[in-house]
Amino acid sequence: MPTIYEVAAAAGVSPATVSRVFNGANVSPEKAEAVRKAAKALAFTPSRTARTLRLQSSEVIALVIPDIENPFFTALARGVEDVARAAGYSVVLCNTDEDHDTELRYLDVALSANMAGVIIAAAGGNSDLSGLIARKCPVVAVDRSPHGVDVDAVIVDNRAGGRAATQALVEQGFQRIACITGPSDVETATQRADGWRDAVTAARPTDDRYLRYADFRVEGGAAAMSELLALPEPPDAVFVANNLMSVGALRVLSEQGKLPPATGVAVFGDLPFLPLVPIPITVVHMPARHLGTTAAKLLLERITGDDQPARTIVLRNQLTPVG
Amino acid sequence: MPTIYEVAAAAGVSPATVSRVFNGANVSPEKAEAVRKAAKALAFTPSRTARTLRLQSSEVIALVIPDIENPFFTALARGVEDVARAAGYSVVLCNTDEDHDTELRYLDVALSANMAGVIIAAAGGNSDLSGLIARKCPVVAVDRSPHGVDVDAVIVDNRAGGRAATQALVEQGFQRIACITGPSDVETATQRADGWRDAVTAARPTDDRYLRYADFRVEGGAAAMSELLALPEPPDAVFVANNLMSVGALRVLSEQGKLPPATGVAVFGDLPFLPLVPIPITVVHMPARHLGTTAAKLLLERITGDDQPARTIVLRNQLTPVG
DNA sequence: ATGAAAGCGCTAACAC
DNA sequence: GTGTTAGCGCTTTCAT
Repeated sequence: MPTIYEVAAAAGVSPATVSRVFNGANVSPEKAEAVRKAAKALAFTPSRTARTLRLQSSEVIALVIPDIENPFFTALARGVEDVARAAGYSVVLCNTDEDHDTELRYLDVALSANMAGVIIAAAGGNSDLSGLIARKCPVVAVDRSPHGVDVDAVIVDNRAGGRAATQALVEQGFQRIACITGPSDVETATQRADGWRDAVTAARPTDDRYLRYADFRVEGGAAAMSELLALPEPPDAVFVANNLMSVGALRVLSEQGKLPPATGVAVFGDLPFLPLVPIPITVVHMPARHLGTTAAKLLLERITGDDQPARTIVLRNQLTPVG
Repeated sequence: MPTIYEVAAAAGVSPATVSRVFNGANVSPEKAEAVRKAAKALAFTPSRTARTLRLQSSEVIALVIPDIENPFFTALARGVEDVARAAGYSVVLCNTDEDHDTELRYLDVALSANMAGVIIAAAGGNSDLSGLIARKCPVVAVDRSPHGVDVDAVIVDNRAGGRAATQALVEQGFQRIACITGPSDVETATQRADGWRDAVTAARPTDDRYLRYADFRVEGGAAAMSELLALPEPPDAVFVANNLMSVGALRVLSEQGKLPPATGVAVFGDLPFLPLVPIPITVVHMPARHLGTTAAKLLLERITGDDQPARTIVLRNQLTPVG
């Protein structure tokens, strides 16, 4: 890799002038031209590493997510990317696999690589953002807002969504409505379950035998559904708290010949294949991409020095009735 | 961010000793302990930026993919990640959106950020890997092998897969078998179409009215399917060359009340929701994760100096008959 | 407008 | 075993 020194030599100018050309500073047209020619001839690309070291900051933002195989998070990532790229930033995707140590390691990387900021959908439990905050590294939480930390957040109203979804099942006349939610240490999971409880309690006393904490993954959803169906008095409907688990749950229902409408099903999150299958399911739509674009905009504001108190933005998630 | 100098001062040693402690070189136990204590007290994290500049290489590998919202590529990414992380490397995911300029920009970033290597599923057309190769940056191509470039590649036998899938439709007795494939400048797309042609030609003269080049995306698949069904003599079966397009195609078939078994459908790629829907479809399974792990292993070998001629590894993709 | 030179934080000779 | 020091390639004062 050629350096500015070699370009400078080839163009008959000083390294400083080369740097100026590549940073849009004032340089006489002739010298600028000479530099550009030399640079092209040598296939020179400025070292981001050196630049970052000198500037103590790079134009890269980290997007930390718990599951890269969940289409919700990849859609969110697209949103982040779109606005980040438009602003000249690159996005590096960090998949924590819902693991705390991995998450912490990535946050460390973000810091020690002088990244411009971090957007994080926190892994379960209370994520440790103290390092970032102590170093004043801009952060915005998305989808999940880390417990008791004062950072910008972009979320949806999980409880209201859970309530609305469950309410729909109630109105369809189901009597024993179960809930399959995510890990008990993930905020979005407990909130959605709270929403379920809200709606169910209104009808009859809540029965926690019908509540299952799973893992937000396909197999977890399947296992939970199997357990529920094996109950002495199995549920006649289920609210599933995310997209992936609902695939597992539906698979089990299918295997046992109990697909909707035999069983009532409401899901928090989008199911892209739903139009294909003639199954009546209530869906709470997640504005995944919008969460991403909003978070990215917030982060960019912080990066450019915005210093107002932390904001929390709640995006609407729309209920699509049985269809 | 504290530096080794501050840690050194706090521990009463030289910066070099601090560096040695963090790099496992020989240091007396007492000093090592003092350094560790000081480092912890200051919450010191070594600057990767500085380290990378000094070493002219970082433990980061770039994974360049054309569509982050395609589960095939995210599964592949998981495979890459698993292997890379186990070897102490971080993976940064770069989404090109099937765009050449974006791709080139990311390759530039990889180079100028001193990344250890690149795994690339090339965007359509002939990707320009010359920069990487000139700089001897380790590269391995995955899923798609860039045209006329001598690099390691991990792929599947697209033509054989397309042939087998189509053959299955032939054997089911379909007469007019259409093909919806990807962009004509993407190798995997044309190869899968070639496989289709192989199988169809054996039965009757190929009819290119039944061949559609789409975009490997849901809406492209839907549009192509609509066009095909609007033909004077519409096909009675279709081979769809990737997972996403098949979702679109199936949606259109569903809308027109022509879902399988009324229409024969064979798909190249996995459809996670298939167990849910009682639709008989022939599927050519893609070993997505395996492609990723294999590519990562190859790349790691190259990074550690392996210098043998470029290899191409062809992974088997299994045909799952109608179910 | 341009060049000289210092320094971002780290590692690796090289001395001792 | 440990300290001193010279860079890695860039940006940016400070002179001129």
